[in-house]
Amino acid sequence: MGQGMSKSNNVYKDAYNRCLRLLDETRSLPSEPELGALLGVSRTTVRSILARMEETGLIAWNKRAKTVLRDPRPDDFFPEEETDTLAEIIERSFMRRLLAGGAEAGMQINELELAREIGVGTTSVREFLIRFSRFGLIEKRRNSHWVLKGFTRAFALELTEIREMFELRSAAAFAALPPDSPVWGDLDRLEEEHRVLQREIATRFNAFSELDERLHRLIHRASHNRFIVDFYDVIAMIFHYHYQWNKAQERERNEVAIGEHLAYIEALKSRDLGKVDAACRKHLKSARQTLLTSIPESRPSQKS
Amino acid sequence: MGQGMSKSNNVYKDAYNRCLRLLDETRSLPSEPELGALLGVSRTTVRSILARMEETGLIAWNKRAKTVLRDPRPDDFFPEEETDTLAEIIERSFMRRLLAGGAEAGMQINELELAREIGVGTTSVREFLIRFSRFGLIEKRRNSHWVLKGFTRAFALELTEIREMFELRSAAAFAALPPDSPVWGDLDRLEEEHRVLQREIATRFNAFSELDERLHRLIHRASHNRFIVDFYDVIAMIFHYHYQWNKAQERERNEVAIGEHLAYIEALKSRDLGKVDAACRKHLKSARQTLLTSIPESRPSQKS
DNA sequence: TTAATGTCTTTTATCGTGAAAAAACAGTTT
DNA sequence: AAACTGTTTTTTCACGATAAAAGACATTAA
Repeated sequence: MGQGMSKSNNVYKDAYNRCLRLLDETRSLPSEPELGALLGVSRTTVRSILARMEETGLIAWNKRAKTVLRDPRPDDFFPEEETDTLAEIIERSFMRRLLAGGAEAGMQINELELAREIGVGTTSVREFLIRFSRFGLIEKRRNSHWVLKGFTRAFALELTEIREMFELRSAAAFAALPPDSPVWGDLDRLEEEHRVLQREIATRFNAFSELDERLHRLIHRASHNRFIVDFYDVIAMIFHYHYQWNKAQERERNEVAIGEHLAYIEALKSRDLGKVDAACRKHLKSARQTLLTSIPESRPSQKS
Repeated sequence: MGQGMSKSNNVYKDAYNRCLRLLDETRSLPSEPELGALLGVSRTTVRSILARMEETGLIAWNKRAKTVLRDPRPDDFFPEEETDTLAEIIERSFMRRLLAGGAEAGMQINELELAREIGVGTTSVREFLIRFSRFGLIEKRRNSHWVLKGFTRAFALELTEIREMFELRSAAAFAALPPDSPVWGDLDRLEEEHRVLQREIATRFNAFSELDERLHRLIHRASHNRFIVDFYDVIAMIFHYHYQWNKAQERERNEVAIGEHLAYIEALKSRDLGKVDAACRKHLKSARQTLLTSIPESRPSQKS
């Protein structure tokens, strides 16, 4: 499956599914440009969506009038797996391979083999690898193959070293922001969400990772430095897969982290640089610890 | 020109030219694998080179015997411009456009147009843009075009902020290296080269940029952190084009910088963290100043 | 028996092509 | 006139194909 087709219409399918959810709420849909803005797609795609909705009897469509005729049924939706970007598909396959063991550091990566295995063209794999290379896990040999550097202890230490540098600086910048800055409102909302989650921790503990990312991104943004902000992508990627992979004591870990976050938020709100620094360090230290314990210790490799 | 061909043989041509220079020094060439290692290419390419050298009467080639028959003439060399990588060609064209004015921040970048203008396929341009994006000068709109963020004052400030963080840390790590580390030898050699250049500054002042890069990379490597080491690519790229572009007071600037480097090296050798910190800060401050003065001040842009 | 050369296979780099999606343009409706 | 819909053009995304380059295998010389 998947071979031969030039380009999948996942943008359309995903937008279609999201548009279906919109149908529940209204009796008629807005104008085409408005829908496009809402769904984050072009009018061309919006019109394809509307055309199909008309066809399947979900709406009556005549120029501006787009009346909802019936509620969407489960089988109106496109299957989830057809809404993924090629890049997402490739990343998932690649990470699965990488984490599913047998991925020794130094191993070489074969574009053609990867492409065949995943069932996509080589160009997409190449582009993925180039994009992925900024995470520091792979490296290109000129005119030749890619080399896997491995998800090792060294990697985790290097990653967290930078993270700590960047976040301490961002947190200090955050605390120094003027009281009328909109970030304080964002922070209050995040604090409230943390409290809610803290109460419901028994049932919703896996909702933490999203909250975690939102808080740290908010703080990093205060640095007003694109390199710092962009670096959070590396951290987010690693933690995303790390969360999926290491489920041991997830509830306890997250409960502790929520507590640290609340103390961190408290410190930020106090705008006392000493407190901010302390709370930030404390949380980052335990985040590093969590990451490190989930990495299997390997034979120490020779320094070149 | 350039259209229709699938892949240029620039690897071969570049290696051929480098091999010609080898011919001056010996009466006979080493084995094929050895030559490959020397030139950094595969045996396949080595054999193509040898085949042509035999054809043009430069060598007599029979199995292991590769006797040099005559010295290479200027017209034996392939033209310089045929030895460039596609990536280099694209980067140069792109940077020329970017620096040659008319490149306002916010302007959108068109892959197809770029490809047509340079005379290459879209795939290569796409791959270049993805690779280039890590420099923080461009940004991708999902499913759509790239946006130029511009070589602005803000960019320079963000870049130098990170640079200073990373280099201060690396310099401290460098100074803490044990006395038997090979880096001290490297540092001594660099110091000597600096002294030589200082004496010949009147005639060879443009040789500084290469020395600059070597010193800073040596220091950054002491961090043993791939993210820090990799970040120097961003700095190197910016300074590379900056040097080409801003020739004002080049000699004076480089003369000052050499002095700062020597003081910096001195401090490192003293292994006194206070001195290292001071020398490093001083040099980075003037490097930042140099970069900043070369950026035309634009209207302050609105914060989103 | 090691290390070279000779030959064959696989992989990478790059292009042209075509469908999906965006964007631009032109005509309508409020 | 402003904002919409209908239509056409352009651009992005992804593929298969092919030459360059790398790499693997087989053979031969020292």
